[in-house]
Amino acid sequence: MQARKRTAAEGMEAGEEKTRSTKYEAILRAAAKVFAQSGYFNAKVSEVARAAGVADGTVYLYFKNKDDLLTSIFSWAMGQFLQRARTELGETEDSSEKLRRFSVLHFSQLEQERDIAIVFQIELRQSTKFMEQFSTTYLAEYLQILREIIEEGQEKGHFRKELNSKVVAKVLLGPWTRWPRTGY
Amino acid sequence: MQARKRTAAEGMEAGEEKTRSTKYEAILRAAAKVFAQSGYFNAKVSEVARAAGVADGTVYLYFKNKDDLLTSIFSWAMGQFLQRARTELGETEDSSEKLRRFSVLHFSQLEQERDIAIVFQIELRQSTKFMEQFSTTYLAEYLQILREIIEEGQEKGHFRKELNSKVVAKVLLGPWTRWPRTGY
Amino acid sequence: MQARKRTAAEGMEAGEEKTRSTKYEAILRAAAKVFAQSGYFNAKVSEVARAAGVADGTVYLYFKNKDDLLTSIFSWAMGQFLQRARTELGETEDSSEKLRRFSVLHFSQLEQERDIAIVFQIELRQSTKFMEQFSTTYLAEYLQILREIIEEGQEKGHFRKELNSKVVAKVLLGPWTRWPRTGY
Amino acid sequence: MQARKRTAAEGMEAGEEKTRSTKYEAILRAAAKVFAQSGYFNAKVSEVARAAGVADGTVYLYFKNKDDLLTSIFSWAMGQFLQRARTELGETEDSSEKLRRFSVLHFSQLEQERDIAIVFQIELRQSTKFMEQFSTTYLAEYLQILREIIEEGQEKGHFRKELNSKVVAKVLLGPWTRWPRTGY
DNA sequence: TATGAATGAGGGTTCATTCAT
DNA sequence: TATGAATGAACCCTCATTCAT
Repeated sequence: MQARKRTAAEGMEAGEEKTRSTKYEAILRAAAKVFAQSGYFNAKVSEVARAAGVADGTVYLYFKNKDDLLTSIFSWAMGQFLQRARTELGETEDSSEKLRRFSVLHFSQLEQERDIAIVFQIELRQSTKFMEQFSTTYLAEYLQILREIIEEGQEKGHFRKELNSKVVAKVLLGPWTRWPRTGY
Repeated sequence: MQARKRTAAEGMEAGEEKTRSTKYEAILRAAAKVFAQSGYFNAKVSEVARAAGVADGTVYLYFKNKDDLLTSIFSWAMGQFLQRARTELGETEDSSEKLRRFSVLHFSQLEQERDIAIVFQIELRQSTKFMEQFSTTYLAEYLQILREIIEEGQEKGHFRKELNSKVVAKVLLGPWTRWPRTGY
Repeated sequence: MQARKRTAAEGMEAGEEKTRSTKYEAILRAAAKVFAQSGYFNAKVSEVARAAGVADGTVYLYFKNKDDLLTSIFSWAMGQFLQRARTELGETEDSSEKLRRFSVLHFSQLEQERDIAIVFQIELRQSTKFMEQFSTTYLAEYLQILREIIEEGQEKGHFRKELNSKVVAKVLLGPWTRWPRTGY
Repeated sequence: MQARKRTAAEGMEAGEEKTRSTKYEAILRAAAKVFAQSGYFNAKVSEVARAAGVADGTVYLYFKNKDDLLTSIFSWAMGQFLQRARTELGETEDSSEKLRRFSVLHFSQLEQERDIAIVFQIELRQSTKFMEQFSTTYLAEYLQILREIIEEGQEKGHFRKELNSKVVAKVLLGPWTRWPRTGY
């Protein structure tokens, strides 16, 4: 789904995969901004392009289509979150601290990326298609990390046995947890 | 904006006033169904018409435009709910019973009208415009009824003083409570 | 073209062909009024019906379609004019008086029937189709009457020989004389 | 509202600036042709596009809507006429010559641009809206030029004092002079 | 890579016309 | 004759996507 043609990736050097392609990111952020403002369906690709400071056609060099733009926002945001989470969690052995850091990171991300948070909350539920695709990949990993923290903490006796990772997830993910099918 | 004429109700037999759909209602339900399935923006008016078993143009005899179709779903559902609520609440003097009935009615409505419930949850937050219009009319009345029940019960000593009607509303309305401005 | 279904003409008695069918005339006048106001293309048949105080469907009992409505306005107006002209001209032998009466009748008709006059001037030239049909029938007769008056007057020595019926026609019919093809 | 970009004029060769149509002009001429043939209301935008050899959507890159297409025909034609008139009038000092040139230009324009002339005559009076907009801008300037020529000629003693610029205007503009408000 | 003019499929909406009553 | 609800063909316009430069 990612679909960002890398035809020009020849210049890409090792170790800079994440930081490169500022235009990719610029378009993504512009899309988030515009989608947050007008809603996905009302938003025009040309608006996104203008907000990103590129030509309309350029959007299609980095994204397959409008849909991909939306999908990529989620993937990108979740990817960033998960990467940071893994990094931060590796810095401590204490389960409580891990849970705390995970939570803080979760909310600070949402705060820092207002547009993305809005798009998450509003647009994600639009389409079951999106949700299903999303929940089987990034969301699954999100939950997995959480589960690991909690189970580890329970084994070490830091958390009560009754603590349920699903409940914790609900507290964190909040309202947009109620997508169809996954149902927890 | 509402239904205009009822002359076509000629075939209406005694005892089926409730189940027999007027054309207005038929189109409304069809719209809810189609919107629930495809989402408002992906849905085509012609699909709604087909689902309602009428010609495309007929939709516009009963609704101003596609937007009005969505708005009317909410108004109609809330109107029905509020009417039934007032009726049922009038049948008892007991505050606890009132609260119970109100809650049961709330959830049974959502259950019986799956499509509308889905559209409510998914599409309503789309547009701030919708939400604002909606929250100042029907939602306001919904909250008002709830507040009256609770205050009455508190005066009679049936409910604890700390019981907060806003919290009760949140329990009932759940996730889609986060409309702009009202904010609680 | 006339096309006014006479299915209900059984009740029509001899001698009242012209005065009967007040509804036909009512619709015709309403059409002239609405067309004059909004222009033929912007006018809606339902507007005409409302202005005439009848139901939409009723219009189609008297006229084949919207086009026929426009055509009939001209036919009817010209028919009335020509009939009156013949009547009035028969009342005198004097050519000058005939010409005077013809002219007075011409302008007083236009004055009395403002709406029709406007429709004449504005809508008639719309369509070559209209014009051709019109100019070969009613207009031809109009010109014929005028020519007869003038030639008769010239024979009697009341008008100068150089007097040209075409010029006279132009003075009377004015600007809307320049339709394609007839060219005089 | 006018043409936006000219980057597509790449194929433009020297010496054909006048005859080579920009896309804006091509669409305008196509519109005039189609409108002249079918009348504004019967004409379809897709016909105009086809006649201009562009896609339907392209029309909307150069014109706001179908209405704008009609308006622009007038503005463009009058703009061209006025520009040429000013140029030609600047080449002579003789008032009679000026008046002659103005008249010749007037009629030769109408002759060369048959379609536009027809649209002028037929469609312009359709809408009071059009006429008012038109008569307060381009037409006003047209009359102004004429007035200046005549007054100048009268001062120099080349024209009789009784010569009335309004009468001259009527002779040139002919039947379509009867717009609302200006009234002469 | 980048551009943005051009494309054209698609859909909301209107309204002349029909037809069952 | 009269009604007016219902029909559905037709058309304007938008905008995601392409492609020549």
